Amino acid sequence: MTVNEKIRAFYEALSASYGPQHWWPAPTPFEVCVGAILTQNTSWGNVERALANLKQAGVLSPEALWALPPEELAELIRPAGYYRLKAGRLRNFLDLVVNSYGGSLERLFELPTDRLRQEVLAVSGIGPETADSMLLYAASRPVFVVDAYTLRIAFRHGIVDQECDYDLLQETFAGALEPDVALFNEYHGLLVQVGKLHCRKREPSCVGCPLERFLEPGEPCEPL
DNA sequence: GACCAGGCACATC
DNA sequence: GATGTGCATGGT
Repeated sequence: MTVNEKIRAFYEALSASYGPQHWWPAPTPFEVCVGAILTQNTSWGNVERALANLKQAGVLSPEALWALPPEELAELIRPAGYYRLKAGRLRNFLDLVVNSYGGSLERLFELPTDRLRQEVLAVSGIGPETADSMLLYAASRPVFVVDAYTLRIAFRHGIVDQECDYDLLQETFAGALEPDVALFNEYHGLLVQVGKLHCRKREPSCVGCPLERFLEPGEPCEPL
């Protein structure tokens, strides 16, 4: 089985096992962007509390968030962890939206995909995964999002080596698939799902994993 | 109580 | 260029 065949087969197997993930069925693209920053190295449950606080305070818009004193912003997003750090990162992003695009995410999202990715990546605190999450889940661009789970799974199945960087991992998956927003959306959600259940750092368990039949015989799932 | 979660920037060698 | 470290809450 070639690498490309594996990547396509994984999707079929995961989709058959888990079904639609409805990932990030966000109320608004702006909320997706805020959530993308808040979820950095943080479980989604904590992010939801922070988002609920922002909604409750009525500040879930670029202008309102930007107008908020940084300490108050930090306090509202506290449940998401790294709250001082993330308040700064959010403000860096808001600075772009408010002061370069008139507070309009729609205007920012008028940029062609490559240009948009550069613009968002240039914000301090937004790395490749956060940027691509915004592009795929908020701006509906066919950009494949990869994460720590993707690397663990791909490495375990001999698709890439352990030191594979973000761009190569992304190219490997995207290159095997049709560039389709709905497909990329679903595939990333499925990888996180199987990762959570079977490819955590601790206690990886391949038993019952939909991808188990694709494993090369040998070493157990390696913590990465 | 240790370990982990849908990362990223920065310091240091 | 590679490796290490700070950031912080809440769940297992």
